Amino acid sequence: MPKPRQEAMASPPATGALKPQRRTYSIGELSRLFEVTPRTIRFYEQEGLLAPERRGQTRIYHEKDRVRLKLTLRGKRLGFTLAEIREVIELYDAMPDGNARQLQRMLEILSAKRAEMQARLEDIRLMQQELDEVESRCRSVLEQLDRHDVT
Amino acid sequence: MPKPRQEAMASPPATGALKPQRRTYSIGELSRLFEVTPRTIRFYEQEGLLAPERRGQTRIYHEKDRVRLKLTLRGKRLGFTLAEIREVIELYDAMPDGNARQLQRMLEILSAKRAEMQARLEDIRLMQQELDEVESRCRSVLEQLDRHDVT
DNA sequence: TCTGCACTTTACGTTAACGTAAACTTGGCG
DNA sequence: CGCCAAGTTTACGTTAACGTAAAGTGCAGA
Repeated sequence: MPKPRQEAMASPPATGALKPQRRTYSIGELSRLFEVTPRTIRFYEQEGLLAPERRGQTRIYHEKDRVRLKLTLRGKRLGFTLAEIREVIELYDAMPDGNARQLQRMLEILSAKRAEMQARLEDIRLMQQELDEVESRCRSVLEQLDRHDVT
Repeated sequence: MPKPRQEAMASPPATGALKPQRRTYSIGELSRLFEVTPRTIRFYEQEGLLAPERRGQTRIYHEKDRVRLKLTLRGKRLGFTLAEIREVIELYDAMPDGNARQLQRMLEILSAKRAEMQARLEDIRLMQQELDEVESRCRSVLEQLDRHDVT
């Protein structure tokens, strides 16, 4: 299904600075970086997952947006819906101005998400077991074939 | 999103036998067991994921079908499409009559799936890290609020 | 100035994975 | 027998997550 494991390393042009380079991206750059279409990126904005700056009519994406997009795609790979992902992302930066009630609610949601992650981990473990079993059955059948061929 | 972590333990009526009880299920039983609708089960059949026996017009599900359904739902939780799941399931029992070529192909697919699982594991790990960070930020904010309130 | 390219908005189309409704059998049981 | 609950088929509806096409904007270079 999705191949692009990490951003495709668009070679940083030898700017020897530290991390926060205050870089910006066009929609095209970002789309190439993550191997998604511009349309997808605009759709995510429409769904409240991104909120790029505007210079006139065109969108300007900062590091924050890049991180959000990364989180979004990761979430998708784990089978979350965009709505669910937005929920987490909204937590992510609606933090500083949160009152105690909001924050408590956040902790609950976080706990739920954590449980989900644990469940998914278990799913993966079981799935890997199945793969192991199928492979070993597969290999044993192959072995039988070999013996019969050679003997 | 999905809650039902395991089949809802439809109390086995004290039949003290071993595992292969040769039990069968109606579509209703199966649907309650996994908390999906009958419609979903029929749809999975239509998509080639299940192939229940027929007694007249009505479907009879055996252990094999139950296992397949379980695998299917697990796959779904991991974000696989039904088509992808069918691919694995077809491997699963098209084994005995496989020629060497087929079996080699299987091993390739298995390897690919295994890689996918690894990738997903990494995604989960990263996602858990994010959750940790958000939670710790969250807690520190809460602490600040407390101090300010009390002081 | 014209051209081309990257970006924009608007809007309709598409696919997967079911939901929902209608109309029809079928096996028990009071 | 009559009826109900659980099963069936057929078919149209719905939602999420984009794809795709049309038509316009803005600007750098020949």
